[in-house]
This record gives sequence, structure tokens and C-alpha cells, in this order.
Amino acid sequence: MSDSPTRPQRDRAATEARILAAVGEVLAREGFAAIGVNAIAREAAVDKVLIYRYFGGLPELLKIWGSSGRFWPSVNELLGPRPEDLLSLPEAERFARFFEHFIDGLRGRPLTLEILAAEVQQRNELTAILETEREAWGEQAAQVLAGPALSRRPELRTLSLLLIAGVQYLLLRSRHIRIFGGLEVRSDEGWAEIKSSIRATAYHLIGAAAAGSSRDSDREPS
Amino acid sequence: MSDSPTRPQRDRAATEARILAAVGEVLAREGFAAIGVNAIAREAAVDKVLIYRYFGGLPELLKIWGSSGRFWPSVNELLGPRPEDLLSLPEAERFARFFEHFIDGLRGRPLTLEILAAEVQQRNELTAILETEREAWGEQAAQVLAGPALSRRPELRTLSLLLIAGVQYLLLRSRHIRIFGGLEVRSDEGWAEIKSSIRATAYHLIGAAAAGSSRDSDREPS
DNA sequence: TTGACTTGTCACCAGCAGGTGACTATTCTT
DNA sequence: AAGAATAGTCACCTGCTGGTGACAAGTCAA
Repeated sequence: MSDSPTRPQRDRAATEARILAAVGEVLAREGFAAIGVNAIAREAAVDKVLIYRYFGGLPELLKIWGSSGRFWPSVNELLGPRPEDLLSLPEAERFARFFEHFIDGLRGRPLTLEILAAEVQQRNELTAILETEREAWGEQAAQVLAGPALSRRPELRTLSLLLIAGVQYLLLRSRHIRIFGGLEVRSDEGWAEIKSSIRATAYHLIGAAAAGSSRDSDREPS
Repeated sequence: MSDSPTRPQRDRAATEARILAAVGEVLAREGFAAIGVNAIAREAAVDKVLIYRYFGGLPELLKIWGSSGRFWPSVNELLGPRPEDLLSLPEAERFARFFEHFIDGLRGRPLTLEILAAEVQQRNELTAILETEREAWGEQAAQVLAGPALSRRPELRTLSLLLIAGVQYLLLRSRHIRIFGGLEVRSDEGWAEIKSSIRATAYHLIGAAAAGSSRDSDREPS
């Protein structure tokens, strides 16, 4: 840009960027099933042969696109503007808010949901990469959720994973269905119900113990 | 069979049955993405034109296959040999066992999982039919789970839906990944952990109340 | 036995997918 | 200015998909 006064019409870097951007656009507009060399080249207004020349092929292109990390929201994005506020809260409240942010964050990200859906069904090049990134993301999320109760009671950690999985599943399903077992998975009301259910559960399971009194509600049958 | 002494080599009914069976076989072996007129005809060793003649086309074939109900396990299958035993148990125990049966039942059903996975991503002819059957199934399952605590506390009902969703999601993911947030979703040990986590949660949330003493663990913050 | 009907086979079509070789045109180096 | 290297275009291949028309062979009723 600075060392070349005239912008060249033949600009490999720009073309590569267009191709990469086209991946996301096709994905968002037509879904994962439509991803292909032809569709991407068409979207980028570029000859498909360039995909092979510059990236080596579709799998490699997807890998590069995947590791550019433009699909998975960062933990900060999911935890709201000031994650440190979250960390100073009592454990049950933190637990509840984590899920509220998690739900709202994902609900506004159709692209992320599209990829999550693709991961469920397919075994492709993206899956491997996302796996790494997802686990790294999970580590960070675990740190937010971590607290005395969760570290002391392993079944609470497993339960949070189940809840995260459940939320993701309902978000995915909500793209095609309206009701899941009587629950409105498309309306804000339905999701408010889910949030308050998680909140109530958190206070039941963590709240009492965190309140100081080591009551016997901290024990469970073997 | 009884009124025709010689079995004809040209047997429309048998051919139709072969085609219908082929749908399930292709589905199980190659997944939903591979479902197509050519693949089914090849599997059934039948000319594909017969699919159009006998069923009208792929969508209609899938509809008929779908309504034959050979993919979704019945509630009885999921609840074990004697569901009535389950119904006589205390609520928390019933809750825990329901999930144990649910998990074991689905884990041994790759075909069902394949279809559940397809539902997540696709919007096709099967989805509509399955939707109806699934809701009917959900109604029955709800009756098994129903009890004083669940009917009195709506957040428990929502929580069970979340858990069902979470279990399904983990089952689907386990077909392609090994670990979800540190949890081994392919090993029996991992699932044992999940079961015991649900069991502990059930006893925490329901058990105390059902034990008779109306302790304050039955209340939660608004 | 004749003729109508149905089952099943075969050949073919258009359309789209992934993939490649050969070409033109621009840019950079010397 | 000459020539190498590279960006981008075009035409074409194979192989698959869904879909259809024409025909051979078996079956049944009159």
C-alpha cells in the first residue's frame, strides 16, 4: 500500500482475502452443505483454480479459514463487557450469569451455530481444528465457572457440561423447530425460562453451601 | 403366499420392502448425507426408476419409511423391561433411572443417532414426520418423569428438558469426538460419570423434599 | 390363445460437483 | 528493453446426481 503507488489489479493477497471471506459468506447464507470449490469461487467472483493454486484445495482452505478463528466467539465476548465483574460474584450467581451470557452470545451468532451444527453431523477438515479451539475455549470457560463448590464436587462440573451441551443442542434445534418438549425454543420467553431454571438450580446446588452454613444439603446419596 | 403356489419372480410387494429396507441400511452404513435415489436403488439391487413408480420419489419414500417408526425407540424400550417398576419408585430415584435407561437405550442405537444428527442440520421431509413422533414420545416420557416435585416446580421440568437435550447432544458429538470439556464421551466410564452426576442432582433437588421434611432447601431466590 | 396390464431393465438426458492443462496478460528483475 | 515469473482466464475432463422415455418380459383375465 505504501510502497506501491498504483494499486495493482493483480493482487494475490487481496484475492486470497476475498476467497477467505467468501467461505464465511457462503456458510452463513447457504449453510455448510453448500460449501464447495465452485460455490466459494462463485461467491468470491474468482476462478476456482485459484483456490487450488493458493490454498492447495478445499480442505486446506477450510483449515486456514478455521484457524482464523472468526467463527467461535471469544470468552470475553460471551462473558459480557467486564468479565472481572463476573469473577467477583458469589459462585452461584456467577454460574447463573455465565449461562445467561453464554445463551445470549450464541443466540446472536447464526454462523457459529451453523458450524456447530455441521460438527454434529460431519467428519471433515474443520472438525479437527475446531476441536482444538473448542477445548481451549472450554478451559477458559471452566476457569470462569470454577469455584470452591465446583472443585469440591465433581458432579457439579459434569452437570455444567451437561447444561452447556443442552443449551447448545436447543440452540441448534431452534433453527428448525419451534418447540422442544413443550418449551418454546425460539422465543425470548422460552429462553428466559431456561435461564431462570438454571439460576434456580445453581442456587439450589451451590447457593445453600456458599451461604456459609454447612448444612447437610451438601451431602448426597452414594 | 398361501394363494399363490409358485412364488413369482416379479413381486412388487417384495420389491417395495427391499427398497424400504435399503433406506435404513444406507442410512446406517453411510449416513444421512449419502441418502439418495441412486444409493438406495443400488443397495436394494433394484432399478431406481421403481422408486419413482412405486413411491413417487425420494421424499415420499422417506416419508413412508419415516412413518414406519423403525428408528425411534419406544418409551418401553427406553425404560427397561418393566416400566411399572419405575413408576412405583420415589421421584428422585425415578428421575435418575429414567436418565440411565435413556442414555443406555440411545447409546446402542446408531441409526437413531444418525437421524437425530440429521435433524440438527437439515430441513427435509423426514424432519416434519419425526417432529410429530418426537413430541408424542416426549409426552409419554414426561408422564414417567412427572411427580409432585416436578409438577409443583416448573423449573425442574425445564431442567429435565435441558438434561435430555444435553444427553442427546453429547451422544451425537461422541460419534466424532472423544472428549467434551474434559469428559470422555465415548467410554462407559464417562457415561457413568454423567449418570451419577444426574443422580446426585436429582437427589439434591428432589430427594430432600420427597424425604418428608419440608426443609428450606425447597425454596430458591426469585 | 389373444390381448391388456404390470414388473423390471436399459439407455439416455441435463446439471453440478471436483479437478486440471493450456493459455493470456501483467508485473518484477536484470 | 528483454525475459522470467506470476496472476488470472478459459475450456475441458471425469464422475456423480436426479430424472425420464422406450422397451422386453412376465402375469393375468377373457
